[in-house]
Amino acid sequence: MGRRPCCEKVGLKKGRWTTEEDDRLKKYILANGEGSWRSLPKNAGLLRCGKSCRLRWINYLRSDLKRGNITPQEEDVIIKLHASLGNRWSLIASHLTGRTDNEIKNYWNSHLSRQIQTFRRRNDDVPVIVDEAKLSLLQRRKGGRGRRSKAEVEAEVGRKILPMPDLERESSVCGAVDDTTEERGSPNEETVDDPAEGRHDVGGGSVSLDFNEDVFEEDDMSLDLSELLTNVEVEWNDDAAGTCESNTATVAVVDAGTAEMELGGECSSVSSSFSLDSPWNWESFAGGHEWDAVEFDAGDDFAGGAAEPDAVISWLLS
DNA sequence: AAGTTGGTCAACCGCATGCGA
DNA sequence: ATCGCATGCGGTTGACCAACT
Repeated sequence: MGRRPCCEKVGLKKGRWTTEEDDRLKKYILANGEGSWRSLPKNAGLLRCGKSCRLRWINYLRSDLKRGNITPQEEDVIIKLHASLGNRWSLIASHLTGRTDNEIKNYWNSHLSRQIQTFRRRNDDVPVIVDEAKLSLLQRRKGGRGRRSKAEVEAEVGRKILPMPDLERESSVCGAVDDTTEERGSPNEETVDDPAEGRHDVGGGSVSLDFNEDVFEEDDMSLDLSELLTNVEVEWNDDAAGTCESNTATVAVVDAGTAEMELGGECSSVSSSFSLDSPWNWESFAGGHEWDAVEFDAGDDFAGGAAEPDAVISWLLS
């Protein structure tokens, strides 16, 4: 004996909804409220399965739905939450007002997953940096039963997981910039001109690094190294940039130890690269910044696995 | 102009989960 | 503790459309 179907399928309509059906469903729900999906089609005079009615209402007819394209801000939230939660679309959707899980799932599958896959292929060996609390959260099984090993989580993420470094240390700059694409000198030999600004001159030209403050100040318990690097902005002096109209660029990770800087906009003739002495040495990236202490106390809320996902998400987005 | 291909998105399906009896 | 029902969730499918050949 098989499972009883959710509704009697014989004679039921499938496929696209007509405007007449939409009207019927909308009127009925506005008059009687949501719920009782099984009996709804009969009461509303619809030849549809209750599940189909529910889906149509939730994904299309609800008045609080937001229409139009996903904004860059929303995309940012989706990427961030997906990195932490995986394919838990409804949970992600609950943090985007007016968006449905189906919409976000579709957007992910058609727009974002390919971009990220491509990016990851270039950075297969770039680990994710995760602190104890976050790892503990990731190890929780769906439904809260038992825990997964770190290796299982790594397999799911497709990346190695590295422990979070001590962020409270003051860092020193290392890194070399070379405008001939050839690395020049040892990164560790560089000196910090102004640690508070994260700037320093490097041999071969007066190129200065301006690290993205927002990235470094983020109270995030999971900082993806590649994300961090792609957000680094590089600034250089006009005389060094030559014909460039813009003097900022985005840095893309080439491999674990090297980031390649390509000049965008009108810049076509100059290409630069810089190396970081040790891929997972946070001092390499801190660029003279004094790290703010992470305010989140991992042990209190999350390490024990007691926190609700909602609390984690709010915190991640704050 | 007709056929093909690829992307997008609405909708379906099966399984999981929660809850009351 | 178990069962059955209702609902929720995520993976998958297929219709539609635009771009391309």
